[in-house]
Amino acid sequence: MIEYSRQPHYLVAVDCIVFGFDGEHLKILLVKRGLEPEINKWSLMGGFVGANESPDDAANRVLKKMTGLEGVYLEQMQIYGEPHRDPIERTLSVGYFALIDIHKYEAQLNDDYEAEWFLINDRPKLIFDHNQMVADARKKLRYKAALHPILFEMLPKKFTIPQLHILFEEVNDTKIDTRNFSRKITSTGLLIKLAEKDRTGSKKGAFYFKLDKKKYQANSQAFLNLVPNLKV
Amino acid sequence: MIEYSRQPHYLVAVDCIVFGFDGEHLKILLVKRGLEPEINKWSLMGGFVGANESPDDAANRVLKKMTGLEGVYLEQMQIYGEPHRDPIERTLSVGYFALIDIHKYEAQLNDDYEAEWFLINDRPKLIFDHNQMVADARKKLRYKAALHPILFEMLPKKFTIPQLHILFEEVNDTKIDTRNFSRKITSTGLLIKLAEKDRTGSKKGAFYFKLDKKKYQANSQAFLNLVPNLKV
DNA sequence: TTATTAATTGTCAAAAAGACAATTAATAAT
DNA sequence: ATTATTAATTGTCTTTTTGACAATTAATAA
Repeated sequence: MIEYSRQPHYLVAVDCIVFGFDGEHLKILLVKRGLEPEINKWSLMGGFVGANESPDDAANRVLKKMTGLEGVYLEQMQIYGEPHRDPIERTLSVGYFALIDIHKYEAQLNDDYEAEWFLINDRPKLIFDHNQMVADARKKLRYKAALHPILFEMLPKKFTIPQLHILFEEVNDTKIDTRNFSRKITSTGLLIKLAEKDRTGSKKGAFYFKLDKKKYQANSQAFLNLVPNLKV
Repeated sequence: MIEYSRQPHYLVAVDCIVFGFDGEHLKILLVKRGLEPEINKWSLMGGFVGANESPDDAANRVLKKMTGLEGVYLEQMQIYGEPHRDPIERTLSVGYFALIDIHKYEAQLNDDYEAEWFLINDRPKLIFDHNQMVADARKKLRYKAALHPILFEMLPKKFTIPQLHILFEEVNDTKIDTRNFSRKITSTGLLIKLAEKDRTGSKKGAFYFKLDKKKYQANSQAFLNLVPNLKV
């Protein structure tokens, strides 16, 4: 009979793929690893799961510690558990992806950790299987964002339709017709038009919108169809 | 600086929610637990992740051992890692859901493990957080099946539209109009009509269909809309 | 006043979805 | 042989959604 005591024990970690949007491009936040092996190489934000916390707790703790942000959108992706993924000792890692407002981060930048934003398409090679994690996270982000209104998590409280439009194009790596996009996004009823305009981008200026939070929370599980000709 | 050696180590397990369909109802396969604590109580099929296998490997091994089946549809769900979910020792468990053809199973039933099929809506209380796992698996099955053609995995190679119809109604716990369902399911192009009829269910008999495997594999990632008025 | 630039809005046809019930193919009963 | 019965199969119509298309508007700069 199998007993607990005979079984091998492993380290368990979390790794977070942190997505942000600078108004033009999708970015991810990377850090220089602070411990051996592979010290000073670029890696995802991560850490070990402590004795009195769940993996979700650990991911939130790591994000708080390295970005100063609390309550960010965080979603469990999958577990990475190939026996030799960490060369020192067997470590299983729970992958998470996080969506944050890049501007909130900048205000609280923490220099203790050498963290840096990279364009998603122009990032350094990462340690271990972190490159695979990023690829998986991108795929999952695309999947989720096509069906659920989660990309707002990467925008400021006030945002414009053109901003949202570019974000959708970035995430899906495709062109989306402005007229159809505008129609769809407004028909969700999730947006509230403000009187103010953003005048930084053009002469005419673009109206700001904000999320209808009640509807957002009520509809966060609803299926949308915001990306045309969707294939995953 | 954090070092590996200082970090706590944990047991890592897998637990599988095995779904089947008897032609009328959705069922799950449970086993009587063979080790303390909670020995002889009903639980999910599970086991510890061995030193030379990934969690995916472990889940496949457990399924093979307890059902005799290989290559079953298996999908990672999430990790369950509350610190005290296992009262003996900290154990994190990776939850999987599996879809199997209940008839294939019966042919290879393994009595070494006291395994039994239960109606999904009339099952015994399970140990630890396994009840939560079943609830999560059901939700995820519903989500996935609404968008991707995975329920075929629970049917024999030859099946009828009425069978498929009942299965969709069971999974989604809702009535679905036969005419609209038939139109949608045939319009996917995934079904090939056979000359033979299933005469066990009615006087008229229902034509058998089989999956177009090439299209199935090519379209397994495609989005469908097989459930009306979808809300998740 | 006109040119320029980006934001905003509109139309139409095709496709998909949803609501609805009649017809058909077989067997069982008379 | 005819009729009754039962479940499988198929059809129509309307509404909604989608996708493909470009003209108009609001502001500033020339």
